[in-house]
Parts: sequence; C-alpha cells; structure tokens
Amino acid sequence: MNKKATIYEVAKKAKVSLATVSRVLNNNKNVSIKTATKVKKAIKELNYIPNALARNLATNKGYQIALIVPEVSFSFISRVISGVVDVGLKNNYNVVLYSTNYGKDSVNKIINSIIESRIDGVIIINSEINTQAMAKLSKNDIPLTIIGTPVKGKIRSSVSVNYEKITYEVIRKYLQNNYYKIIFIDGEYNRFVATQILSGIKQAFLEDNTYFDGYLQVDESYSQSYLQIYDYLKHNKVDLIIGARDSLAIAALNAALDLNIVIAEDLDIIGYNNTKYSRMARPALSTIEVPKYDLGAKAAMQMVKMLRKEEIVVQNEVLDTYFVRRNSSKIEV
Amino acid sequence: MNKKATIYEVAKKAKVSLATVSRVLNNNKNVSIKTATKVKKAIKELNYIPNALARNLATNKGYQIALIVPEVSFSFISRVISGVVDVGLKNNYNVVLYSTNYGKDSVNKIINSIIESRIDGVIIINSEINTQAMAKLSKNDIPLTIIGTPVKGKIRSSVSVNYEKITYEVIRKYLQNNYYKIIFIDGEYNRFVATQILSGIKQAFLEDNTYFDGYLQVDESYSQSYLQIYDYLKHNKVDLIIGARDSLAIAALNAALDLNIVIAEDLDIIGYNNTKYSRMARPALSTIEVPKYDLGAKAAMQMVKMLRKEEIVVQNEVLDTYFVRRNSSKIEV
DNA sequence: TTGTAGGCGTTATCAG
DNA sequence: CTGATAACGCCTACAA
Repeated sequence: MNKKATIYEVAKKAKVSLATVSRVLNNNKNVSIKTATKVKKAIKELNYIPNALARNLATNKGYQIALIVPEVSFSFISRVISGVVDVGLKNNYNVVLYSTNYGKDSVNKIINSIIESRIDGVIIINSEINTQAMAKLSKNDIPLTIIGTPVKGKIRSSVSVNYEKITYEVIRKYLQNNYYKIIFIDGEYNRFVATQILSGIKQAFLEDNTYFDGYLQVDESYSQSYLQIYDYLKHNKVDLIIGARDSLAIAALNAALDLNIVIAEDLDIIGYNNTKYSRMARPALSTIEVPKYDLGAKAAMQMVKMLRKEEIVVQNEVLDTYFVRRNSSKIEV
Repeated sequence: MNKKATIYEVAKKAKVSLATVSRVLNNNKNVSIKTATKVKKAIKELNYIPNALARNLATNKGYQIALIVPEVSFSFISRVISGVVDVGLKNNYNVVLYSTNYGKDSVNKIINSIIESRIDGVIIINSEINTQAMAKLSKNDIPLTIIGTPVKGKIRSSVSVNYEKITYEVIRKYLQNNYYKIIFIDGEYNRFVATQILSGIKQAFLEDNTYFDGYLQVDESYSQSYLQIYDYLKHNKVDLIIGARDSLAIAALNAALDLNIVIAEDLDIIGYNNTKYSRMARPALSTIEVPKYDLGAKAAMQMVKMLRKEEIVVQNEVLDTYFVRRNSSKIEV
C-alpha cells in the first residue's frame, strides 16, 4: 500500500465525477443517497484516505493551531497544554507546539515559521510576546489568543486568571489579623504573574495605610532559592510568606522547617497554582487554586470560534480562582 | 497586507521565471549570483513569504512530526516534550502534539488523523500503541520511534532506559544487606515501566534464591495511594519501599512519617525519575535518575535521520540511568 | 544558467 | 443532483 488512492480513482471506481466524491467527503447535502452509498463503498474498497495537504492548499487553511509555551516547563503548563490539545483535536485542529527556548529573537523566528506554515491561529502562554510579533500576526490575519494576560484588539482574545484580586483578598485578610511582616518570594520567570501578585499585595497595604517592603527575589533553582530563603529567615522575623509558585513556597517551607520555625503558628506559608505537589508537601501547602486545564481548554475554544466565524470574536475571559487552606497556614481567608 | 505575494509576483518583479525564484528559495546552486541577488531583492520588497501548504503538496511532505503522549501528564513528560520540540524545530520540523485522552480507540483515531495529515513521522511515548496501529503506520511508510520500549522492525526505532537493569542492581544491593521485606508500589498507568521494574526485582530475588511477594498496586490519586500505603505500613514491617514514580514514593514517605517510622533507619524509600520534587520532599527522596529531556531529544534526532535518509536507519538507543541517594534511604548502591 | 510546462490532490464555481 | 474545469502555489524534469 505504498501508493495511496486519490479522489480520482475513487471517482472512477464509483463511476461518478470527482466533484461528486468531494461532495460526499464533505457531507454536502446535494448528493442522492444512492450515489453517496456507491461512493462510500468505493472509498472503503480502495482504502482511500483524503490528502490533507491538497485540501489545505485548496482551502488555504492548515487546520492547525500553534501553541507557544515559555522555555521553562512549570509543572502547571502541562495541564494547560492538555486543555489546548484536547479541545483542539476535538474540533479537528492539530496543535503544533513551539517553545521559546533559544535566545530572545526566538519568538520572532517562531512567528515567521508560523506564518510560513499557514497556521490558522496561535495561542501563547503568558505573553512573552512582544508587540512587534503581535503586529506581524495581525497583519497576516492570524488570530491570537493569550493565556494569562487580558488583552484587547481585533483578532485577539484572552483567557486569564485575576491574580491581583485573589492576592489582594488574601493579603487584606492577613493584615486584618495583624500579620504585617509579609514576604513575597519571586523567581525570575513569569514576570507577568509576579507583577499582578505584587500589585494585589500593594493594594491591600495601601488600603491599610502601610507600606509593603517585603519583595524578595530568589534564584529559580531549588537549592539556591532554598539557601537564600533560609538565610533571610535566619535574620528576619516573618509572619507570612507568599511564593509566586508552589515550588517556591515549598522551598520556604523547608527552610523554615530546618530553622525550627513552627509553621502555621509562627509563620504562614502560601503558594500559587495548587500543583499536585502542594498536597504532598509536609505540612501540606496552602495555595491559590488556578484552573490550569481550563485555561488551555477555554483558550482553544475561543480560538476555534474565531477560526470558524467570519465575524471576529473578541473575548476576554477571566476564570475563577480561590484560596485553598491546608496545613501551612493558620488564617482562614 | 491581506493578500500575500506569490512566487509569480516575485518572478515578475525580478524579471525572471518562477523556476528561478524557486531555485533561490531552495538554495539551488545553479543560479548566478547576480540573478540571485535580484530575486532576493524582489522577495524583500514584496515581503514575500513562501506558502508551506503549496510546497507540502508539491513535495508530498508536511515537515511535521507527531508526538503522542499518554493521557496522564506525569511530571517528567514535559521534559520529554521539550526535548522533542527543541530538536524538531531546530531541524525544521514542526511537532504536532496528540494525547491519548479519549477512550481506548483513541490511538487508532490519532493514527488515522496522522495519516490523513500526511505527517512525516511519529514519536510515541511509552508505547500504549498497539500492533495494529503500528502496522497501519508502516503500511503507510510512516516511520515510528518509540520512547520507552526497545523495538525492532523496519521504519522503526526507539530510545529507552533500562529500568530492569538499574532496578536489579539496586535490589541486589539491598538483598545483600539483608533487606528482605521489599515492597514495590505501583500505580495504574505506565504498565510498561512497571513490568520492567518488576522484572528487575524478581531477577535479583531469583539470584538470591528467595521469592518476591511485595507487589502493591495502589490508586493513582495521591490521597488514595497515601491511605492504602498507610494502611499497609500499619500492619506490616517493611525494609524497603520502591515506588514506580517519585510521586508514589513520596506518598509512601508521608505515610511512613505519619506512622512515626524512622526513614532511612527503619525503612528505606526510593522513587523513580528524579523529578524536581524528589529534592523538595522531606526527607529528600532517593531516586533513579532518568534522562528525561534526552529521551525526547534523541528520539527526535533519530526521527529526523530517518526522515532525511532514504536508507532506513533502525536504531535502538538505551540511555544511561543511575541511582541518586538522598536522605530517604540508607544503603549506598 | 534559465525558462517552459506538467503535476501534486483537493475544493469551488459554473453550467447542465 | 451531477459533471467539467479552473484554481490553489509551488516543485521539477526537460529543454533551451
């Protein structure tokens, strides 16, 4: 079966024109049941499989969605990917995966490749995308949906989570309980989320007429961040640590443990994303739930919509998030 | 810029034939430098971007590699994906991601979609692929490389890790140290790896003329597996627990901790894969290092090779693995 | 070194 | 409801 049957051969075998075959292939109603079955029989017999390459050229569509993920594989990203792939596939779109791995101009390279591949739409996680790249996409009429950052603009939609709001609520509660020495531990990646969190913290402090000065940036590697936090905790009394990701919070957890600080008594610790490992930490980590899978799934849905309709659907979806208290914190939010 | 320039317009602008344009596009040497620059200039001016769809049809190649990952996102899979994507992209192949999410026949559906899409090659992780699907691929001359399972066959290669061997070595060492009550905690997924591990264990026991009866299968969910292990540990004295994945081992770790069992003294615990969270566990988890990224990268390299050469390259690469002792175990291997 | 012409396998637009 | 026939944009012998 080296040679694949073409639509012509099916037509010949069924004794109809190739146009008719094409019609039954595309479920066009204007075909009599009789000829349709005849054609289907021929398809079966010839083991005919349509050639997507040819269809793509004829329709000028590739039925592909590009998914661009940041270079670092945070644990929650795999869930997002699952969401995108599931929904994409279910709607007959293949998803092509790109990662922004090499240098700074990589996004531009990727965008070029996307345009050349005639990929129909692109979904990008946590916008490391620059305005230039976005302009290039829209110039080529390629719709874009961004996961993480709410954006406006035609041919552009987004699905995100409001880190700022939930953070504000959590911090406010802590301030009300007289937890004032609050530290926000941030890594190096994912600036966007960090900015939002920071903004939420500051807002709560502002409302309390106090000043936030607890920003602590650490290395991304576990061993380094652990050491830096350990060092900080050794010299400073802290009421609450909030880590930009669960893994950062766990580093803090371990550092505190090793300093014999009583967690949830002398010190509350909270992470973000409700990673599966937050439950495994000892004590189990309090965290902010983020609907990882849904971020991906909804993004893909938006994209499919944009791709299907002529009218451009601009949409900025904000998904729900909430605080999950476990054993690493005392205050109920 | 709604309308994209075609090769014809470039040709007209450069006052050459489209064949010549095609040649410079493909770096064909048979073009004089002079006309080449002329053509390049026209390309720049027209902002011409070749249409991959058309090229694909003409060459009957899609420059795409399919990557099929199992339904469950184990933490290590994202590293494997990174490896595949990096190497694929670097060699001008897009990687299309599929996941075996829906029901049992999903693999077959995916395979059909792959054939229809004229995807050049497929890489699959930890072979949940059935022989029927494999046959279908080779019937369509689509090369396959499997990550996890060594396989033979034309148009087929693999890259894997020898779980059996490393397991054998570890267990042997433990038996030599008179650790006889050994429990292997297995989940439900990834039967292939589990089988290999089990085989390694049995081999070591066989050599010791003893009988292994410590197989314990638990739920995949953390909370369930924790409970089941807790219950087991409560009623049984155990010397060594080996978990099929780090997360399973961590569940055991926590259960033992809660039963006041002294880890690395009364009980050794070991996981697999050297996940980043194994370092974060308290105590830090001993584990088997598996080159996750390289599994993906090498697989993509093999695939690219197969795709490039006419001669079929069959290769079964086995990557190195080793034991990493941390604080959850006492015995040095 | 360059140009001509046919082909890749579909879809889509007409007539009939 | 069905059948010709022209795109779709590029590649590639074959000629010149």
